[in-house]
Amino acid sequence: MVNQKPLIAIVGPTASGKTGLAIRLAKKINGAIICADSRTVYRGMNIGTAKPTNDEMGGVAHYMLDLVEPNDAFTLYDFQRLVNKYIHEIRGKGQVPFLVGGSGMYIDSILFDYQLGDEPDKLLRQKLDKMNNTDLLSLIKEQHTEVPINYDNRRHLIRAIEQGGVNKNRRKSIINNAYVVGISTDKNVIEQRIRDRVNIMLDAGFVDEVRNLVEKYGDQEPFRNNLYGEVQKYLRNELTYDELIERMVIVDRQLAKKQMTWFRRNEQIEWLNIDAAEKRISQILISS
RNA sequence: GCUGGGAUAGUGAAGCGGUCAAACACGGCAGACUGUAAAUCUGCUGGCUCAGCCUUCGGGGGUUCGAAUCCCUCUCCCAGCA
Repeated sequence: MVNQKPLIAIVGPTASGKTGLAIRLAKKINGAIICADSRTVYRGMNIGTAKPTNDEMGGVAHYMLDLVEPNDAFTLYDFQRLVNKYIHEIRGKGQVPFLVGGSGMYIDSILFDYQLGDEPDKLLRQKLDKMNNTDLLSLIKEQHTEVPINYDNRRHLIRAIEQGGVNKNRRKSIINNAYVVGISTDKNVIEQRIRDRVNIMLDAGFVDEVRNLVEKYGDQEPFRNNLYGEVQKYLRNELTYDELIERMVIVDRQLAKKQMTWFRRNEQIEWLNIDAAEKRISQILISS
């Protein structure tokens, strides 16, 4: 592995154009795309996740899409394990792996090589799920395990109990032979792109997609919130069609904002506009 | 044209003489977060020279020690009658 290709991570908020950019680059320099997205792993969640269509992929290999059913558990651990495997495989073929997506924690699990422990005990999890926050906190104190910073966040409480503390193995810098480029975007531009995309999704049959998913799987977490959640409200007649459009715009804007909050933690992201990003990545790949 | 109802911060909406810069929700801003993360959770959200002060509750005028809250009047909306 003398001449191993670098890992190119392309991050950015939803609707920033990272997918399109990655496909262009991958075509140009023989790359493969790994989708770093917590929702496109689910089969059937296509329109609302802006999952690239076969047409859009243009023959570029895409990994991590359609891995599980929406009612299957899919965690950070699964993501990390598979992505690392695919990075290895892609490099083995002499191709450049592009890690592209907007799921900050998932991306960091690769870039910062999170050391995740053993799989949590399912029975314990079931038991903890039934407890309220107060009891979870008492249990943590009883066990003298470290109380998480967000002690109002029950997920963190549950995790603290499962791992007997808080995992603090955060590396200071990203792994070797990797570059992270962030697609910087003007807020107003994103707003407009989101709005346009909402209409495109709706025209493409997004409402039917959600209806079918709910019929088939019930109300699963992957489609409880965000775009999917709003359509569910519409299906329950809690929103008019016009209200649905506005809510979808709001909820997607909020997603973009939350994504940015996560990305700001990583000081090694090179923020560039889409054209500059394309040049920069091409330059990295030529010199490596 | 008459009769009722209403106009409250970015929006919706409480408040109906003092404890109101004004509940709550939404929206917005900022943040935390290593196992469902597009999750979950936290703080802020009139202005300022910020433990205090100033300007707000459609406009104007009154009553009162004191008004978003009472009275008069004007403007605009909604409903019923013409």
